[in-house]
Amino acid sequence: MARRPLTKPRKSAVQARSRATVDALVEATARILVREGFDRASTNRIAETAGVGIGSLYQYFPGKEALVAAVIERHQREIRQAVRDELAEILDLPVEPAVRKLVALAVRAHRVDPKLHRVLAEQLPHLGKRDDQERFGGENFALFRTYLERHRDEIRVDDLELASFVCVTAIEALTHNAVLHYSKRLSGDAMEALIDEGARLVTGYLKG
Amino acid sequence: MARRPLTKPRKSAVQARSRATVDALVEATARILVREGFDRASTNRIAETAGVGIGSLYQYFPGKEALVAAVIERHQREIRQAVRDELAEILDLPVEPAVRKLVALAVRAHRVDPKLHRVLAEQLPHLGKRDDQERFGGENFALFRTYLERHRDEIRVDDLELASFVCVTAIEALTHNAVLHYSKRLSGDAMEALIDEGARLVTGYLKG
DNA sequence: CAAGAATATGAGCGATCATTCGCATTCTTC
DNA sequence: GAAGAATGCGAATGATCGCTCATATTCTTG
Repeated sequence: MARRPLTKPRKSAVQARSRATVDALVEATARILVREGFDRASTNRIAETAGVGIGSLYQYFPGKEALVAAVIERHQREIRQAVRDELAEILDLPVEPAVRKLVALAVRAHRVDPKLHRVLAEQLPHLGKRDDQERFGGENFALFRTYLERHRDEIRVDDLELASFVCVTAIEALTHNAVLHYSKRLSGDAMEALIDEGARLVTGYLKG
Repeated sequence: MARRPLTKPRKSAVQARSRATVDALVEATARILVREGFDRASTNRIAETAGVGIGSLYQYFPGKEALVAAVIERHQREIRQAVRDELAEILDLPVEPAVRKLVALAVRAHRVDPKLHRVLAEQLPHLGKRDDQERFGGENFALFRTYLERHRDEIRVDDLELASFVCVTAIEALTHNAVLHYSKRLSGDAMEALIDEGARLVTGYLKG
């Protein structure tokens, strides 16, 4: 007889109604992550916050991890959108304006839902194997290395691998800390100054 | 009659036997943190790993948070020990050797039980309010600022607050990432080179 | 060695967790 | 408007959590 009539589709939404349910679940996950932290984000609570039955949650997500992954994906999509096009043109600029634009871009990226970004960066690496350094940072690393290769004659470093590591790490940490930890200690125009300083730090390093 | 004969001392160890119990609990907590991560570190599991009854755990620690705090304290004590005395003499050195020593010192600090350090840095900030930036980083920040003030005439930055933020953030991130994430990608002598690069990055920034 | 203090123990309680499943409701399609 | 598919639901289950407490063992002190 091989009955397979019901149970465990665990698949994706097709009707508008269910798409709304999925959205509500992802949104609720993000809100709870920001307001209560990762460990308080239980599947029961997420469903309740979303105004959705716990059973519905498990129709579309196999578990908490999948919810969080969806939140991450949505966040990264928003960042890519906020940054799109700019990256391409940076590749052809000379070092000084390129670095400055890059730092400004990093700040902008960190300002897309900073609270969520902070939670994702700080509380999640232990969960998904993909942390800031390996996934997101990895992309930036490769990109920056490409830039350095193309502009090799304008800079005074010989180990491009090492230089990429130094620059990407510095820019990432600087913007991350500035936006997520010191946005009060650093006043509004101080943030502008910080972009200058970060650019000067990296430019000076590259140009010897 | 005001009976107070038994129950809830929750106090500290006096006999050698109980001191050993406390040590075993802290050590077990550290091991579990490193090998299984924060959320798998339940009080029951800690007690079991330590070879100690769960009741004994609660005689000396009010909960999981206290255990973790003890681990942090022990770790920081070890770091301070590995770094002691060097900091004092750095204060009187001129910029270039001072920065280089500082970077080397940061690397050494991160090499004290790097796996534990990584767990503490990445998985804990959401728990205790005291994260790397506010507590540990805060100390370094103040210290570095003091150095900059004392050597003001040797450097070309006007906002010492901002400069301290930039330098401490960069050094911390560089050493943290190098030791904890890229220790394989960066070979042994590359680590030496990294210290040079980090020093050059910061020195160049400070001397304009 | 006796008695009381210090220490150790673990079964067990209540809370919360992730997850399932049978059934109710709504949508689509003809 | 009827049938079947898609969607929504939440009580219930079993695992695990933090933590207490009555009791057992070991140490110190006279």
